[in-house]
Amino acid sequence: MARFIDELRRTHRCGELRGTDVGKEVVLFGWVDTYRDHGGCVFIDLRDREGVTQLVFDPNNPPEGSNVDLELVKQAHEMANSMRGEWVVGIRGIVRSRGKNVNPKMPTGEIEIGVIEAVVFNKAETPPFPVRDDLATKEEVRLQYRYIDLRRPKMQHIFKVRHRINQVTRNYFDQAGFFELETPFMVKYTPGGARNFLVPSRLQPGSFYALAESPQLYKQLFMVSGFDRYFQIVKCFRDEDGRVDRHPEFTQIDVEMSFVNPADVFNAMEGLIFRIWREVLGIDLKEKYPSGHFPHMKFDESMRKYGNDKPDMRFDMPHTDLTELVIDHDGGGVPFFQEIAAKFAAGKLRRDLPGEIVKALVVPASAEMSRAEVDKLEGFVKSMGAKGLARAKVAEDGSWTQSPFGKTATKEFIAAVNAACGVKTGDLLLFQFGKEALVQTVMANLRVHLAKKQGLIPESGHGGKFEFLWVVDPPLFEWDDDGHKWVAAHHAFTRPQEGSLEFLEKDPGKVLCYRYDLVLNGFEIGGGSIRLHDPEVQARVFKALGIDEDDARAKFGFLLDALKRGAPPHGGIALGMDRLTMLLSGTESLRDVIPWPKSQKGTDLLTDAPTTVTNEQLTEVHIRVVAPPPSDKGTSG
RNA sequence: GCGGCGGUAGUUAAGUUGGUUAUAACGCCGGCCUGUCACGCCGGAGGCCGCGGGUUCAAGUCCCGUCCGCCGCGCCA
Repeated sequence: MARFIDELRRTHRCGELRGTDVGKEVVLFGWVDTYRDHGGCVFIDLRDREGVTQLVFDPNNPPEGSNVDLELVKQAHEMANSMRGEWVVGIRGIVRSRGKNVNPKMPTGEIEIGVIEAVVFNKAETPPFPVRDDLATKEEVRLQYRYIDLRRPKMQHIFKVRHRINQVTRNYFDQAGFFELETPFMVKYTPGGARNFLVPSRLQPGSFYALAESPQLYKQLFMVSGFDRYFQIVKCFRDEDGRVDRHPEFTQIDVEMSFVNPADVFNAMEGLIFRIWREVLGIDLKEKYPSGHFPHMKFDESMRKYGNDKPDMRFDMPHTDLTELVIDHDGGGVPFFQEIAAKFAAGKLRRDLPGEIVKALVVPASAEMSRAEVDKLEGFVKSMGAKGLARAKVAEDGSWTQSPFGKTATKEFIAAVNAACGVKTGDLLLFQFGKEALVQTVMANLRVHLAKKQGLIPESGHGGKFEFLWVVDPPLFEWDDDGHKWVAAHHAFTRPQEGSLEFLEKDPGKVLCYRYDLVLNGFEIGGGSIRLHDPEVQARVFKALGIDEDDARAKFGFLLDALKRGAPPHGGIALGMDRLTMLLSGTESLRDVIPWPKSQKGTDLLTDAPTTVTNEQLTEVHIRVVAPPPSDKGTSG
């Protein structure tokens, strides 16, 4: 029977005790945060997940009480002399007031513990970096010792928030009549969409499972099974390159509902978001959204004004699409634009098809950008594949100066552009033109970049602003330039809108669908759709995609069968749990809200995964490695 | 796959046109210290300059290659 833990039970967490607890005998366990040795007496700040409490080891001024053994107090002081950062210790002592020495910076600053006896549960090597919030240490090192990094109060707070989101979510859906149901991770490989992680089968030589990139098909099958309302907080796996808001294994709050229209899905999710913000952040979104609903924007408008389908609405700064103007003015005297106009005139490009576009963005005179700063911007856009960054400064008479276009552009064209962009004297126009996808990407990123430079939004974090937006009515199909065919923009089971069914055969690009994305501060935090449950329309969609019946059967046969055996109309959505946590907690990267994250190249810096395996292990799963294994990697087995 | 930035003590950084023994702060170790709270004071130890090649009398510094991390493009909801 150990004295501590068995006999002396923990009475409080560090960070709980207040002035009202003075006089109590307490037992605390925790980690040595800092120690201050004054020779005769030693101060130690003891830390656990709830906070920090100051311990005093002082044999010359021992705590008063019936259970005080001076010999133990002396021993404890000896032990305290040797204690170092991150040692794991326990103490018994008396809560006493700090009198005049109150520390107003600490929640427990009114009190301290006069230590009667102590135990060292475990010594600790000097940590590679201090356990403090104001940390400058590289993320690489933090991830190597993530278990230490996670001790920092900031990190403990993030994962407490994440825990709260999970609990609120479960309560909310339970009360709303949803069942929490599970789906397999090891699933059939289905082509299209994200690249899958593969799991070799031992029992079926040469065959592979895929790790589920989402529970999409299974949750639809749940609807066919009659569960009516499903949710799951579930891991998803996608073998794609990293970004600040992407991770190879991530968590979704996955939802599917039967007999619903988009508004039903919106209501369900808005209810959840409102609850999370209220119960986790203490923010009532009703003040900002009195109707209880988030605003909508059509996909088309979002692309035109902001260049992507996830606009950050904390600021405006819209793009102006000048394609029509350029065509109407035959290029307006600008050689680059004349080229584009000529392509339209010759019928090489069509206005109703994706092709080449011209866009402009206004930097207000108040931003006072120097030539050098604009050159830096040019480097920024070039890193995204842009050829350059054409610009024009608007002079008092409306003419363009400091511009490659200024000399040749016609007066009429300049006036028209100025009017379209709504410029004022001193404003700077920035142009992009060419392939639509590239122009959109560059302009969308440029808009956000400029907003950060101008201080309209912070470099990272929400800055106290939460701007939600539903982006709705996107096209069902996307033109695949490489494959020269139409492909499903989302997946092949999204329901086309009734009004666009007529275009399915004659003009697939015009078919809109019941697809929706939830956007928060420029991040897509969720997306979903109403599904296609009508086999007849389904057949037409496959046809438009160039998928014949045999093809469809081979890939999705099980789902097509299910849809013919009593499938209710259904739809759903998935929220990015990690992104939601990231935005809500104001952290800068997805890795900050994942306890054990992987690096951008998918490695685990803590465990060194993935590693090579032994030949025996490979043989067992019928795999032969062709690529030479990296020489400096360890071998498991 | 591509572009950008970075890698120097445990940590964060400095390091000049290539030139003596590679600096500083914090941390660490030892000593002193009874009211500190990022305690203070005195002393000390600590380096594969990411790795490999090359140029040179001489490389942390220049050149080539390579690995790792981050940001972005492509890819990806």
